[in-house]
Amino acid sequence: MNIYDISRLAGVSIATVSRVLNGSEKVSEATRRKVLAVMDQNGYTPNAFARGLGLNTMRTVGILCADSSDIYLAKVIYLLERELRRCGYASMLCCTGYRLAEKEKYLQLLLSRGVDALILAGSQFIEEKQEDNAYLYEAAKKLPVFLLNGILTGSGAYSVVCDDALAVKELTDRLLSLGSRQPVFLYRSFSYSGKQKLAGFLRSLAEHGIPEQGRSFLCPSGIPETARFLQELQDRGISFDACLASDDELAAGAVKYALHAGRKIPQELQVTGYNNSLLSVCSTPEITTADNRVEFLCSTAVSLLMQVLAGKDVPERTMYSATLICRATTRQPG
Amino acid sequence: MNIYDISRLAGVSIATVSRVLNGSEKVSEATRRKVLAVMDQNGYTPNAFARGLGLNTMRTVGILCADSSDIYLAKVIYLLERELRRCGYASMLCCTGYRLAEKEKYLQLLLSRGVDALILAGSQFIEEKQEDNAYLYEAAKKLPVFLLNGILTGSGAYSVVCDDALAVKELTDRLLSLGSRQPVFLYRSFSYSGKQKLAGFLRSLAEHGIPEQGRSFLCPSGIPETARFLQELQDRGISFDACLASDDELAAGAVKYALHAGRKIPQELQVTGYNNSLLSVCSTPEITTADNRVEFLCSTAVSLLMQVLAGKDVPERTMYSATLICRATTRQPG
DNA sequence: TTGTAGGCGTTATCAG
DNA sequence: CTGATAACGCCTACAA
Repeated sequence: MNIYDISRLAGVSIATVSRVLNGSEKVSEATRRKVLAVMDQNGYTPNAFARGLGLNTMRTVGILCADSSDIYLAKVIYLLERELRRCGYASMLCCTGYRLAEKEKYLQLLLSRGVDALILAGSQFIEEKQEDNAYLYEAAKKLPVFLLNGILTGSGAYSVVCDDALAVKELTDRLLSLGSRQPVFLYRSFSYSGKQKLAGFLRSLAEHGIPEQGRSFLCPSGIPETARFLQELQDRGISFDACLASDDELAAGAVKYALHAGRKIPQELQVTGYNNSLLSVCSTPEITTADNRVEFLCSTAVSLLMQVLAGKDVPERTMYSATLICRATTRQPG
Repeated sequence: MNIYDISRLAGVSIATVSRVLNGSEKVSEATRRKVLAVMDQNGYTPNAFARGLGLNTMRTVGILCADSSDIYLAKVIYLLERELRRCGYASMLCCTGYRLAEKEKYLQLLLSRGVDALILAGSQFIEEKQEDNAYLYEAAKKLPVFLLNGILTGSGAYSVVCDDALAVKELTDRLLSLGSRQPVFLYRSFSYSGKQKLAGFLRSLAEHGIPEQGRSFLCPSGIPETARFLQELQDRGISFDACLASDDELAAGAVKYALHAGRKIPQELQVTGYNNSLLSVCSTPEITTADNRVEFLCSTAVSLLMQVLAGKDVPERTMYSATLICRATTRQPG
């Protein structure tokens, strides 16, 4: 069932059918009704590929993320998809994992599917070596590329980032002001935001005159793994009275460690997470964390993207602040 | 840059270019090389829409889910996308929310995008009233429709379900055998799997001669909300010594309730969850739950889908069992 | 207000 | 092995 069939059945030309399809003003009410009726009776759906071919767009944007089952990224994906759909765009999701080769490959895959733009969700997309990011800039030459939680510079590339460094600095300041003398920072990867958070931590240490040596640790993923890791740290004689974790899952692991090791939270050990995810309230005690306002992140990104697609000029870098959420894993001031 | 440009630059016909593009055997090694070289030099990418128009497929499947930020559904989405990509299919994600009208609308949206098949992730897609599911059957006439965690009958519709009823019955049996006399069942919705789980609970009660009156409760979402709900139950004089929750989040809420109410787990209150999600190990104590083997669910669904797309006959209903994971919210036998 | 005809970039069917 | 040519289904000037 195509536009020709409909035109024949309705006794009009294909141009008229097309006009009805596209809500053109230049169709008499009578013919419109007639055409719509025929379409309805035959359950006609316009062919998306043919339309795409003519218009050179299927109103689809590609979303790349390392792992959409991650509790934080899952929220990002959800919100992006919702916003995009609201704007009439469909979402093509592609999870790349953490290996560069895969990222490149799947970015190509999305490009080959003819998406109108690309959104990279998560700072995992910025590599250590500048040349490893070349493929992103290459892509940005062809279509708008938005990076969430990371910085990409160059035309066609846009970034929306939360000031993670500041948030972690504030968390650290807080812990120090609440009496911590031996804070440690736990992170899972050297991603852009991982490095930002670390930087915030170190800045705070510096300002408080605490040596940064041996105070930050790359930690295995998973709650029990993190708990074990901290236990080993303790066994090796490394002492700490506060854990600043780069995400809530690590923080949940720290809480578990404290429970097993019999260390009272927050009296003997303070813990902070990041993201204000479900995990932070699922844990007991509930975890002090930073809310990086993912709704804001996503709606901003999509709204900027829409402007770019409309040919407008938009800032290439947008930064906003997180909000601290104080719960039971940190001491109360005063 | 299109196939004509390439053909001109390489001094061959477009048919040959197309053959090279599609890896046809009937091209001499020399011409193949020449054509590939030209493509490479010019960074040529075949137009996906034109190809789609010719082949009438873009090798894309639509994934519908109520809420991809749900910790369980997020995992499902992730695994589905991974499996589909492995099979050369891209995934178009669409989150519908829980309202019927939206579900219908977004299913249409995916259909209009020319997807090759539809996967409905989550039992939220089966409505109470049979006629409200008509749109699904309508869709199943046009393309393969797979439902995960729910039953859809009729040609073109396929279901892959975990035997949730059995799993909850076994959990209940276990709690009762471990001394519970006043178990309650908590659920969040009347979805297909919600009803299955309830049925399993009631079956166990019946077998143990426990009246089912007032033992199952529709519970608000969210960990603190659930905790509050149980506290209210207690305040109203309804007593219970075990909570069987239809998912881990509700169970986490039950654990929180117990902590606030000062009831010892598992001595005074046993709790079980469902899904074996991160929440079940994030909680303290860690929650006994049922692992409904989401990897198996997704890989089975995709592999069946591939067979259907290849024109093979596959069973319309596939059922498998969950695995019980015993942790610290239930007593140890013996 | 309506219709005709050409173009979008592939794939596929025939001849050669 | 290669090339010409007709689909594929829709959009959109341009004509009427």
